Amino acid sequence: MVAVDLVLLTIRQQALQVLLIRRGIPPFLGRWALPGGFVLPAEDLFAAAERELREETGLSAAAGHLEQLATYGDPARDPRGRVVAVAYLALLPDLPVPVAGSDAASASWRPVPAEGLAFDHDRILADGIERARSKLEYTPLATAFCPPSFTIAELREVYETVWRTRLDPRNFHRKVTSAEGFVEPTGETVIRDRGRPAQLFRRGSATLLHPALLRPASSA
Amino acid sequence: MVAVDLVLLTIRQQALQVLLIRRGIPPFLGRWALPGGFVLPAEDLFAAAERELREETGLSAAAGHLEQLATYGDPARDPRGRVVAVAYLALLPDLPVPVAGSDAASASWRPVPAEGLAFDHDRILADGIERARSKLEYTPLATAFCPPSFTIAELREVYETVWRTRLDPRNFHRKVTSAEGFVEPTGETVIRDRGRPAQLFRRGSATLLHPALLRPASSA
DNA sequence: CCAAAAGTGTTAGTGCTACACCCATGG
DNA sequence: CCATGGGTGTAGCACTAACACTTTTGG
Repeated sequence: MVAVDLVLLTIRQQALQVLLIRRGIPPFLGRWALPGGFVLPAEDLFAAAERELREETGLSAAAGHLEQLATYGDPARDPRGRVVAVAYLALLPDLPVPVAGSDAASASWRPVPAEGLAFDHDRILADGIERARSKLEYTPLATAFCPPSFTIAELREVYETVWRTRLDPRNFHRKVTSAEGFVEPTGETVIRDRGRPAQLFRRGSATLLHPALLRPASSA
Repeated sequence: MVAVDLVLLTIRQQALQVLLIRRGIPPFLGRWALPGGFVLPAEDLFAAAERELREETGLSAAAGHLEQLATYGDPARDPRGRVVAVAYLALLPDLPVPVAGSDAASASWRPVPAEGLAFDHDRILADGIERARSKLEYTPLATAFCPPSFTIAELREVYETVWRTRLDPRNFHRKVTSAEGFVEPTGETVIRDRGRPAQLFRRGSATLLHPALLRPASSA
């Protein structure tokens, strides 16, 4: 039996959050778990992950980012029998989307780290967070957490939230705007709070960041 | 059905080579394929990869490096039916080990790139090579291709072979010996060819390279 | 005017590339 | 002695961190 489990990450209320489902049936009755389900007989793995994503959030993969994370196959990971789980990682913007899928009555966004999850989901979640943290360094995927247009300060908040660090706003602005293909100006400006209006940007076309944005050494 | 496929890489005759098996049964009769096999009912995925590695090469994973690569689940990837393949990547030293496992009569090391493989193994091999290339940048895994003790020039040949580049011997020496925990001097020296004797080194204890050894931009 | 946020300029330091140069061996 | 490969020093360049400073808004 092959299943797909999803680590859906977003940023809500200045915190990194993961979509979890409270289990209504044994095993692990009442515990939080990652959303997931079995792969259909003639279904591709990525397609299964997209389907689960749509069922849980109503979002398509194009709105954010979806990639394979790793595969977990400890024979004892599911007490009901042998289930190999292919985990996918998604980075999503904080959309005001009602989490209202078929079986999502008890789904909700929970701040990470979240411990005590069902099955081996603590491990899968930890792997997903670590993957997200390192991908922000050398890819422009931080924009997957943002709406279609965003300010540099909002992009910086993504980094600060995911990495749990403070970054210098001035140096960050320069690095982001000078990295080829990371962001493109839309030409518009907005005032988010008080202070000088900020330019709006959209995602650029690059898939790799050069130069990379390295995390401060303190977190290593 | 869940199978484990292996991308076993080594450096032989100044070239990056992969262990392939010539298929003796349909489908893809007579074509080269990656070694692999089905996961046993109560077997962990990593254990299955280790078992296959041992069967094909007689080597234990400790001699080199073994890690999960990715999982491939296109419903059409195997014409016999649905098989999800969890691919593992191994980096191994060039040991004079007879490739003499159970079904390895037709196994041999082949230079990469190797095209026209059975199933979706072209894609898996390409992914494995790309993973190996990028891992050399930020981890000390190049030492997995080396015997227990080696010279800096031998380590440099690993990088040059895998990256298909030339590196400046002087700068390479400095970077490797100054990166914390990459290599440790054994105190011994050897003369490999003519010229001044070289110091011997063994693997250090670091798992991440700092600073990283970046590939020249030409290959990107 | 003042506070706050956006954005620019400047300086000191780090790591990299390129290459001049010295060291230790075999022939 | 010379050729060959091992290893160190150093100058110029790219990028970075730290922070002074200017710009543009709201109150």
